[in-house]
Amino acid sequence: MDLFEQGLENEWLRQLGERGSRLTGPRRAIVRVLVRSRRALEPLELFDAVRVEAPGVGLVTVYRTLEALEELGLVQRIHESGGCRRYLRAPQGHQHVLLCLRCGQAELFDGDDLRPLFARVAARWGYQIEEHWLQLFGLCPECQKASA
Amino acid sequence: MDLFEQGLENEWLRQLGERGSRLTGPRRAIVRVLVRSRRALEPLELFDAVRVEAPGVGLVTVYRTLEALEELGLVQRIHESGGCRRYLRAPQGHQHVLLCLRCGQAELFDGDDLRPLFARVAARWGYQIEEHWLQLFGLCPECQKASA
DNA sequence: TTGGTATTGATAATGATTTTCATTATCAAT
DNA sequence: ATTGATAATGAAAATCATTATCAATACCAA
Repeated sequence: MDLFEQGLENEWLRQLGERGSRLTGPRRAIVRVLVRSRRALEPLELFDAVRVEAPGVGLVTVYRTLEALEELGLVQRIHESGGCRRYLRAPQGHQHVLLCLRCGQAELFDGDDLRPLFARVAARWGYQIEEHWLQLFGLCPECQKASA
Repeated sequence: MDLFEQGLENEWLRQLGERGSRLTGPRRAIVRVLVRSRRALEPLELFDAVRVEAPGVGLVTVYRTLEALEELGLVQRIHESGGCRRYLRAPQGHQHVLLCLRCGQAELFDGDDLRPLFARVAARWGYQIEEHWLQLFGLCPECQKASA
């Protein structure tokens, strides 16, 4: 049992509870899978994974729970050129995503301090900048080996 | 008539032709609207705009033409938290997108040279980096005024 | 233990995108 | 200019992911 993931699981459940949500069986199972996954998962993949341990859970509940977790900022949607339907455990603080194009494995990294760049861009166009995304795509070590 | 946009329109049609596509009325109309739009457009918005000038064009043709233009790299999909269905005239060379959260107005800017950052990330995780996205979101000057 | 109510899963509905297919339009070769 | 092979079109139907509906159930404060 991974202590970090165990702690994260409890923390997510705590935040859900604090928000006024009930800690039901389906929610516990969904959180459990999400916290432990190092891949970004589509709702249907998540559904399948959850049903291994909790066979009764419905797809709709998966969608609803993802929505709640996204509102809490515990999970984030991953954007890819082929579609944007995968979700990943959200980064702590302001981190960025590095995604394997082949297997969907995700890593998080701290960006440089990009604020000077933002300030220049904001000044240049008169925009008030609210948000930014930086995402890198590539091949993870395993997929590099596999394709060599 | 804007000479730059006129030139861009001809260039897109040329590239479509070179690729083996026929230069049909519907395609000309769709290209014309896309080249002139400074906003990122959803397929349905594009459809509506095209039908002002070319009433007979079907929505399916809009989808098909967007697909062809995306393959040619002339148009790019814009990613937003609320969904990822808008398309924008693609940047020249390697530029990044600055998008107004309210009205969808888009600007393109040259990024700093981010390669040192990529090199560090690649080394740290053993990834082979293929692609990157940097996107900024904010309020354009007009929308700032409107909300003040 | 109980009761009020949030949550659930099955089903149906929705909405965007794709596929199908008969008709039409383009354009290279006359 | 005409022709003809075939790419492209638009209408309609199909598909797919996501969302809404609703009666039954499970949670949890009292």
